[in-house]
Amino acid sequence: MAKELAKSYKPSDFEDKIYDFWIKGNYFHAEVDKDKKPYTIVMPPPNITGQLHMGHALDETLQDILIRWRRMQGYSALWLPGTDHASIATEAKIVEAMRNEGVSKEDIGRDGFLERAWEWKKEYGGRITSQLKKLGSSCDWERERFTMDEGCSKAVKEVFIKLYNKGLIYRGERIINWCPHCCTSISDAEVDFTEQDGSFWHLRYPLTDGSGYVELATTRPETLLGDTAVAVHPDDERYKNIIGKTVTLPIVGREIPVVADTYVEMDFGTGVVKITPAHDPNDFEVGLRHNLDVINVMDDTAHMNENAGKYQGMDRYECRKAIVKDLEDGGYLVKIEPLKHNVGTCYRCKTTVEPRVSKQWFVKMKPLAEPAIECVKNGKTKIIPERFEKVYYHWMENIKDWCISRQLWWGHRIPAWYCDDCGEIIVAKETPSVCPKCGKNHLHQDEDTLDTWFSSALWPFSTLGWPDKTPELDYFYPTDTLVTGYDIIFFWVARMIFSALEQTGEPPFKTVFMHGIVRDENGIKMSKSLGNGIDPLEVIDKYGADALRFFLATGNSPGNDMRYSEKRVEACANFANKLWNASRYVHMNIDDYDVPCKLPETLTTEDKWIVSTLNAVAKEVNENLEKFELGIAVQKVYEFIWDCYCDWYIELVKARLNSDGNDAQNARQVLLYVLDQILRLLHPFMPYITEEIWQTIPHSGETVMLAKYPEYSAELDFPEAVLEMERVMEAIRAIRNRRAEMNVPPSRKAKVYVATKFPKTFSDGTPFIQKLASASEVKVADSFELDGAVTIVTADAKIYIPMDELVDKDAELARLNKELEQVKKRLAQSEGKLNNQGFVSKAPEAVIEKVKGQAEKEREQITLIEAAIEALK
RNA sequence: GGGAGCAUAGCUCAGCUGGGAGAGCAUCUGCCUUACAAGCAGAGGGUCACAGGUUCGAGCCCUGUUGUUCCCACCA
Repeated sequence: MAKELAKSYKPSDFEDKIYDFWIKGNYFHAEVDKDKKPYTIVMPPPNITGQLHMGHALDETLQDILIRWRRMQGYSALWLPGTDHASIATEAKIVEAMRNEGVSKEDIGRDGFLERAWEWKKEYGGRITSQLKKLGSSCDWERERFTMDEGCSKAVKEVFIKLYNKGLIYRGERIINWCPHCCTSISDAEVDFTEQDGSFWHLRYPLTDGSGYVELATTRPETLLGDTAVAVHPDDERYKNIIGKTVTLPIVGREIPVVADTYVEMDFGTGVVKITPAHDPNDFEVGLRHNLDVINVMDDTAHMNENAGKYQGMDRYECRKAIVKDLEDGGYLVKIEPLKHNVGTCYRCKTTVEPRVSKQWFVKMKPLAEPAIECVKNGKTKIIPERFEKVYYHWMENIKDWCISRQLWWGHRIPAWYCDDCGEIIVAKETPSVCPKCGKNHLHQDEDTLDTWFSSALWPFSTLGWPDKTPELDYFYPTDTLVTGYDIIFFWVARMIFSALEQTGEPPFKTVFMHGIVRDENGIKMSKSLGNGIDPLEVIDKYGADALRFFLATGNSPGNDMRYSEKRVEACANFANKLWNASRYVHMNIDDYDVPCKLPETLTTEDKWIVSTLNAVAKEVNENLEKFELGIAVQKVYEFIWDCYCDWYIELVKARLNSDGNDAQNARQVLLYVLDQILRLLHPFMPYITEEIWQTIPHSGETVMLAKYPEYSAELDFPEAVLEMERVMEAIRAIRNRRAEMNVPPSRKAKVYVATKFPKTFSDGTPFIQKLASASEVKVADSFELDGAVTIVTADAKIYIPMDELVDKDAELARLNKELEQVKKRLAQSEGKLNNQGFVSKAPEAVIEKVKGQAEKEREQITLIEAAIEALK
């Protein structure tokens, strides 16, 4: 490790080196340690196909801040990383790559395809994790997992079988969402609805008895081929007489009934609905109620099938055109209205979903949802910010059964076998050799795999060894905090909660800490198709990981979206640079001396002030972090470092450092001590720079990562010193302010007379006033009689600066009058409160006292300013 | 149709349980003061969307309105 600091802050010079140092030290590794309290975060596993984007960067940063903070607090802090096989997304990518080579899935078969998929995983699975490392993520890589590794697969089988045996997983023919592009079923949560311009075709279906026509409207005329009824509302007077009659389906010629069902809305369209149970979820329900036939008219790729007669082989949209034409020719088309409506699309490929009746596996949700709702209601799992609890409840309370089978190859194959002889279904961990029912051995396994979220749902406990009773599971589970975006509450968070409760009897985590998404500079969601994504790796190259992390942690509150802003990242890098330079200054002053990193026996007022302020900041930062107010915490650290340490303390001690003896040595010690504390305080947010600097200053321990996080200590509270220092600082600010207003350059020194009731405070502060307020000389007394001096009034002092030759008397008079006005206004406010009976009788004592104090000071100031005005005249 | 978020300085956003409006950037002024010009010292700039209400006191709590973003549902 470096012993000294480079002249300028260049994060790229040391970030990778520091990461290697941490890895070599094995500092990220967490062990079961009964002497320590556990703190656990499991990482939301990125897709193996994924590339690091800003969303990951935010998610990772927040987790790393929490885990580093807890680790420094002495917890056995485990951050468990891993990746997700992402069945549908990965399979789609591989299929696409194969298509470019002219190879199809069927060409190479299931085994060949899986072989290829695993190769893909080997090649790209590591890419995302190596990118995560660039951010400084301190995860326990030894425990890295993959949703399809042996342990996770074991957990998946275990859960499937348990749920099946309990009757909570079943196989059945239901209407499901089908993606004709991915050629698989998808769950309700995987359907995105997008508003599209469509048409509303008004059609006439003739009554079979020849007594007329029924007019109805549809957005999907091609489904006519699968119609098995026409429905009207039972109370609709217009159609009461036709209920029970039949109509003849145009083109097809099928005779279908007119049924009455309250699902129909009388006010919409013509009040008549064609019913296609095989291709619409609502129609499917109507079909069940009226015992209607289900006629599927499309195949896997949404082309018309053998039930479509002459339209067989056409794509669904071609067929639509053809049917509309035929309807028009046959006189069945009444009119076409334009209509905006929502169309379900596949969340992966955006293809319009085709609702379809099909045999699939489902998880029965009602019994699982109830404890999951209870778990959040009774606070066993807390969601931050709280408002997302409502979203969660709403979804859980209205949940439908979860379609978990996918017609894909990449994923966990469903552990079910079918007997070709007797039809028995066998659900088992291992491949059965014979049918337990008929004893024959003609068995074949279900071809389908499970929804990728089925395995992610088990992530918090499958990664810790479940279903085995491992020491890790015992110690680290339930996990503490789940950090994730609000966009996957349904996909993931909700499913982890009910899965964990069902399988482990405990909630998977105590707190869900939700963040928003990172938008581009214009507030638009970053997306591949828009090409407006910002690559975190490029930002890191330019500004450093610390700056990016700091940006992501600052100025945003839980659950809210944020905008990327290069300017702000730059500002964060400037902050790092500031710390870098302050550290260089400390080095300049300690390198030739033996300076221990601890507080000296005696402390001056300014020492006490900085130590006490640091103490208060440490207290607040810990409190904010406890409450997941990371943005507020980081702001406080920033202000302390820049405003208190750099802008004030370093300046305050400069003179002492040049003196000889104990005083200088003490100053060095405090300077170093506070820097050390600063580095610890900041470390979770900016891990690299803090480590790089820490390694160059005197310290004990191997790494700042494992140094104790600063915390409040009553012994380090010096309220009187803080008060005294603040008085002097206020005077310095007031003098600077006035000089700046009068455009007096710092090089022009002036005498300063301080009339005050606190002579000792200001006598002690004389060197500071000299240095920081450009005073040539400072005199302190009860009062002064001076003519023609500029007068500055602070709460605790009246300050005169004789600079007649520089001052425009009229301007000074005007300024004093303006100030007088302002103070009078404030006094009026204070007195208003104090004269208000309601305030005096109802406000808390402390508040009243505070206002009384303010009024008192304001009155004094008015007297002083008035005297100054008199003197000028 | 149901629900949620947001509306605060020119811009982007903080503002914790109600007790004298903040930051960064931008603008303006003056400074190379021996860590830092990626800096230092200052300044200007806000009816906290609007209208009511609760309260001694409201950016914060309640009701409504407007604008805006999002989520859920899915009327064929």
